[in-house]
Amino acid sequence: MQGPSVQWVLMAAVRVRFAPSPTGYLHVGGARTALFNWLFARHHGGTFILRIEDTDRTRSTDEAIDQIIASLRWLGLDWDEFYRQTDRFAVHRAVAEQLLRQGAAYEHEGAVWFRIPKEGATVVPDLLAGDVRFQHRELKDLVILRSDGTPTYNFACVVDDHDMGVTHVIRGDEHLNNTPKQMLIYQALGWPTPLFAHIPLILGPDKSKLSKRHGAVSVLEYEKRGILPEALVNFLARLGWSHGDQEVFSREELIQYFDLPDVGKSASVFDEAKLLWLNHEWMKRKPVAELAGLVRRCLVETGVAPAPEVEELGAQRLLKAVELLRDRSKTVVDLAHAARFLFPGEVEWPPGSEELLRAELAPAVRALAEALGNLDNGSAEDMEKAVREVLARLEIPLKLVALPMRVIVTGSRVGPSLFEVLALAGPKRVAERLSRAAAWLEKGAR
RNA sequence: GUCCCCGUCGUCCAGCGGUCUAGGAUACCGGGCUUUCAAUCCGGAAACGGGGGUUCGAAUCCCCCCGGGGACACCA
Repeated sequence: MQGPSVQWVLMAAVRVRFAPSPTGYLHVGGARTALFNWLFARHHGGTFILRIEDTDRTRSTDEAIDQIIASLRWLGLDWDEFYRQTDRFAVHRAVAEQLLRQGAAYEHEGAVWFRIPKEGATVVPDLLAGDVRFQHRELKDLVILRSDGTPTYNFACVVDDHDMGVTHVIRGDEHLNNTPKQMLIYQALGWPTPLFAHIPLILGPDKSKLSKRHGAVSVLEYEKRGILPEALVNFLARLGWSHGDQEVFSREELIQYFDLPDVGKSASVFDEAKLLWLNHEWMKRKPVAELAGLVRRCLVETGVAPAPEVEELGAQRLLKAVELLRDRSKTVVDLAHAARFLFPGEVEWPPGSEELLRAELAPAVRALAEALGNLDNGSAEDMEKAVREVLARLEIPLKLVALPMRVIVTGSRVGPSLFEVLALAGPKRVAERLSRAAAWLEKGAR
């Protein structure tokens, strides 16, 4: 008599929940648990519940709740119902009373303990791990109500999952050991047990459970680093779940394909390199205008350029820059930094540029500065024409000056087509930087 | 230590008894294209933890070992 029959469950509407404890930011492990629950609910047309497990009042904070909510919103995981466990203490106490009256629980040192049978075993019919047997003698009686009257996790969880009609408990593997205790409580109360699916953990590069010491693990941290939510969702989904050989999934595809049988059983290592690759993929797929919006904000936030300068740049030019730069940027932050040369002020030459910027380049650079400065609004084509004319006159091959020019104008040896870059920076800025460099070269460089 | 889970390229996955000379992705290496870097295209190196079974046949099923991880709170 363990829970509802399979038939009944298949017919019932799916109800799942994500139940974080607000003791810190939402990390990627929790985010994936939330994502799997959310996808499962959306795939089956069910309900996704967000329940804040704040029974430990000493460790729970409102800031953490805000952070978790902000993280889920950013990821695009919307919930249909919301609860806070602390709002339900009265219910928890009433159920504890009932257990007490039944003799299934007893008081000791002010706390209420649930009694675990001495004999026998409980089998957890896990959807992923299969039947897992726990001998009762391995389990210890557990506190369900602390001496201050607040409920503990294993108890509140059972009461709430039952009251909220949760059909599938999808949670991290670290909870598998708690499950027999929870099942025993369900049984003592005469309640049907939900279905359980314990998903494997996410590990750090050292193969231990992912934690702060592995570096960036907070969801919001990834946002700050210029990761797209589409990419993080895609990446997290592929950690432990797959659909054939497909790697890139839109949110819609994920909802369409996701289901529990395709979830693996082994823990997986969080691989930043692959996240970055996926991020790049999503940067390429995102509508330019949307990406440009993110870049605009990032430009200011990362201090690449103050807001007025970004405004002055204009939407068209920003769009064009994003279009050209996104192919060579892994993150939005990367892109913003690569766009530095679009703004006023000097650009810093990369180390080792002295070898590139040799004094004999001075006449050419001077000539180019003058020619390009005379253009009033150069397109890439105009720029190219002007540059080639000057070089033809001086009989200097483009190859000789292309890299130096690029460095002088952008402060980088790499980037989009030289002429596109010149057009993007604009004749005025190009001329300024070239003549400054020419002066420096004329003084004999160094 | 006890209990539980897991074990295919460095990493993420495919594989669900024969079609596997083990496939894809990423990362890495080499090449093409290009004024550079990307993008893109071509190519390369790279794995079934070990040992027993079962079977005509095992990466796929069973057992043992080894290895990794998780849980052992009046935390969740």
